[in-house]
Amino acid sequence: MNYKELIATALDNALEGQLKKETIIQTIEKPKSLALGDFAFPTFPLAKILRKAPQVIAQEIAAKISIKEFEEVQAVGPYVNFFLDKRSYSDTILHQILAERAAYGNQDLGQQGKVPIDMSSPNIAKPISMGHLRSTVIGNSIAKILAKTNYQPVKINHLGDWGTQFGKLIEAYKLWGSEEEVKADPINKLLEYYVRFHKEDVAHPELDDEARAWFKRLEDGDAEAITLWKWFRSESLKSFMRIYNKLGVEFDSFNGEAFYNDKMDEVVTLLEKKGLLQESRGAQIVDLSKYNLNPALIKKTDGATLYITRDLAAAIYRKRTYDFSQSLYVVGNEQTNHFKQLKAVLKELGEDWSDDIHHIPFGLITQGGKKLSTRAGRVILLDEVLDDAVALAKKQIEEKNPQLADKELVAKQVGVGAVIFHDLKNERMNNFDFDLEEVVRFEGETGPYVQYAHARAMSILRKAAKQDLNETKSAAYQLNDEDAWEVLRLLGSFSAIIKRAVTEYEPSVVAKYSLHLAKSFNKYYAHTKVLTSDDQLIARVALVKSVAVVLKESLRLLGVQAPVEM
RNA sequence: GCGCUUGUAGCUCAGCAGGAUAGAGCGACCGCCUCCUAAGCGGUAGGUCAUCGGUUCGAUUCCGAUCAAGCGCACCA
Repeated sequence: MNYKELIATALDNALEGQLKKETIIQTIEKPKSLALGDFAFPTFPLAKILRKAPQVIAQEIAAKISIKEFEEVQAVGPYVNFFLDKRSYSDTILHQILAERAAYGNQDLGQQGKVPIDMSSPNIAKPISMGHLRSTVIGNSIAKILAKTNYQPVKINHLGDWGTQFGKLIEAYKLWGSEEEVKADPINKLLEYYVRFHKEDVAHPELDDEARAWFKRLEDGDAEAITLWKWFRSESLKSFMRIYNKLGVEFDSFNGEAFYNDKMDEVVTLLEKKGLLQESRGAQIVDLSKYNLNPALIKKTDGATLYITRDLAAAIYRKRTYDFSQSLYVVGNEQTNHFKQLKAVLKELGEDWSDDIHHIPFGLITQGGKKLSTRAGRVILLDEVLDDAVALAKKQIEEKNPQLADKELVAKQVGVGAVIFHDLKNERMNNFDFDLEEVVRFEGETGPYVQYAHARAMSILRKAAKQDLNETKSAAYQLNDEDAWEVLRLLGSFSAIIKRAVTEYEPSVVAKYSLHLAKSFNKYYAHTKVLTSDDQLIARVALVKSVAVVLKESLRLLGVQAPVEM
């Protein structure tokens, strides 16, 4: 039901063509306070035209208007305020949610269009840090929201599994490593070798030559080099998978940098053919000065390719493979320029679909105000953060609900949920300084707060199930009290929230919504006893059930579990 | 120096396409468990919306300048 449209039609009639209907629709707004109704029409713009005081105009309009769906149309100062008929709105929305369940809020914005999402993308032989968490959970949530709006997301983990660092890694392993060590603790050991290499090559620059030689052998397909590389890659991947399992994130593709090795020549040839390649300071570049961008470095002085060459190959490959309607890159804000260059080069190549490529940037995580850096030892290991969070959740359960059945499982859901939610609740672009206590907080505006509201709703529903409260299609869900109204309004705005979240690629919109809904529901059941026998009992149960459905669905879209009890 | 992003309560942040007394959470102080799990609910205190201009009947919101912070600025990704 489009209420704005209804109001606009009524206003249009009342105003007898003084304003265009489109203008009227744009002018209609939502009042800040529920006491001022559900929709409002400010009369300021009419004051000039009609040469009357806005207050007078508001009163004249209000007197003329009556709409079935609204119980009251009232002039308050210069505004005409519209109050929805609570009983009928309540009845409509609750029936709709209970009929559609998890599909409530679904809409067809994408028409099945495929959307590859470049996300997470950790480097082999390096641990997954909090920085990767952002890309992973933001990408994961966007994928779910896209699916809800009828796109087909393709989650691609563009692994950092190639490059000169593998030469260093192989050399370091040959010098100081052992198979047993790596098997026992792959990431940490590999990282250790890598770090040691960087320490020792200061005094022994010949190590760099050895590393270069190893990487050359790797590129040339030397059997030993390839075997080691594959092994490092698979061991690293195994430990990454442990973390992805904890987070509940799955991927559709692990095609990383190495996958595009044999696909870069074509890009270079293409650029040459189009006459876009120039030599500059010994390197091959594409000039982008007409885009007001730095030149794109395609080949180094030594002929080796670079990041952007690989990304060009990947972009083209994805277009061919998926014929995408959009292609997303969930990558930190600091790489904005790179993606501008990427799109510009594709544009120069005449690939008009470059406009469908969107960089989804996000803010930086710092610690003590400083940028995280593996080399400076400022790393926050995601695995440890998750474990800490789960341990803390476990402790909370022991304190607050010691007789809970599935303590371990719920502790995982709550602990991990807190970490994910914390990352998604604010706008992507905000930077944040890492604070473990802040991340694993369970009170206030947090994931567990939303989970708790859901668990409480489920608890009420379990009790209700023991009574015989059959919901039927003919049942009247006509609630009209103030606390219920806040909840109902929020339930009704779910679709609009999903739409905004997907067009802005902004999971925080859903996260904020879930907090608002949880808050209004907490308030509701704190002040209204649901399970008392009166003529609105069934309607209240329907409200609780609807809240549970929408809260669970909101959390699902964020990649957060919703335990039924906690 | 140039470019991008950001500047709202002590702290962390909302405020959707400009509109009615600027909202939450945390922290502080004060209340509420014979009542569906107190991971909850209620109340008090706390803001010249960085600064200065401009557009408008009206600007926290749009535009410009200034100041401050973060990030980036060719052979890393």
